[in-house]
Amino acid sequence: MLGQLTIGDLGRATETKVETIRYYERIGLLPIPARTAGNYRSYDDWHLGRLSFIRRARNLGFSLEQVRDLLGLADQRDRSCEAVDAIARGHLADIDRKIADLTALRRELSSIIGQCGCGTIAECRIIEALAPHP
Amino acid sequence: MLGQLTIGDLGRATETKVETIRYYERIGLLPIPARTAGNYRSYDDWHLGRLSFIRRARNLGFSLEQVRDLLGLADQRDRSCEAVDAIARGHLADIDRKIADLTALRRELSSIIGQCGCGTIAECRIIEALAPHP
DNA sequence: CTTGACCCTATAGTGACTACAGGGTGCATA
DNA sequence: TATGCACCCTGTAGTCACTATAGGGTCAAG
Repeated sequence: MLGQLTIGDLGRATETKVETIRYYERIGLLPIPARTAGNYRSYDDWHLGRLSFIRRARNLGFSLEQVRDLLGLADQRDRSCEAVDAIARGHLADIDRKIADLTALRRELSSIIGQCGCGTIAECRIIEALAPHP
Repeated sequence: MLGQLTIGDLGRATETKVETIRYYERIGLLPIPARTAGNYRSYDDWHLGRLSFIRRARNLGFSLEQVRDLLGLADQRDRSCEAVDAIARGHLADIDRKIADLTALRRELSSIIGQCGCGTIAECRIIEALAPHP
């Protein structure tokens, strides 16, 4: 399977919308492919690999900027992977912070909802919790 | 404290940037205030209450659209608060989904990071996990 | 009378896409 | 050969919830 791929093929192979692929090209994340006589983008397996990498990293929640850095590092095969490790650990710390924030939020919202006796709005505990009542 | 407030006063009182207040006005979330002779916005305690409500709801993670709905409901004092409850419970479900997603992500990323022996990029497990290797 | 803190409008930028509008290409079928 | 249809192209604007900037006006203190 070393054939040429259209943008639609690439999209199906990586579960990426065609517009997203063109967007990645526009921001310089995915290299510019060759064109057919009819001006269609023509991709090969190397492009497929690149896009797969990008999508896997995105699915793990890395930002496009982090993906850009990871791609740059992935190409320097004999460098130490410290920098890669640092990006990944930084991202893990971000995720931990988000989970902690959401968990605190969940606790608060859940306690507010628990107090709602479901009468009229005038006596609604949820509205009361949001309205200023000092 | 029934005085008139400038937009800066309002911002300080609610920890909201001045630009954000103007943005809320522009999208019709915060009612248009009176103006002074010098064309400054002039707010009163009612505006302060509205903005406090908005900020509390935002801090609990409600979207601006949800806040808009909650504000509309808050004004109908003798309606049943079922709709309020539904919005809040829907949001709680969103939060639960996000926490679950992030937790799964965290587990996966953490296991990838755990495998990194920190040698060169060529043998880096993190890059390997991202690169296509079938 | 000047300084500086505040205010005004209008517009554009962020991230990561997504959705048109208005066309061109390529291939199978009638 | 025509025609239909799925696909491709570019360019632009929209999403969410702000944030930032440019280029000005207002107001009170010193």
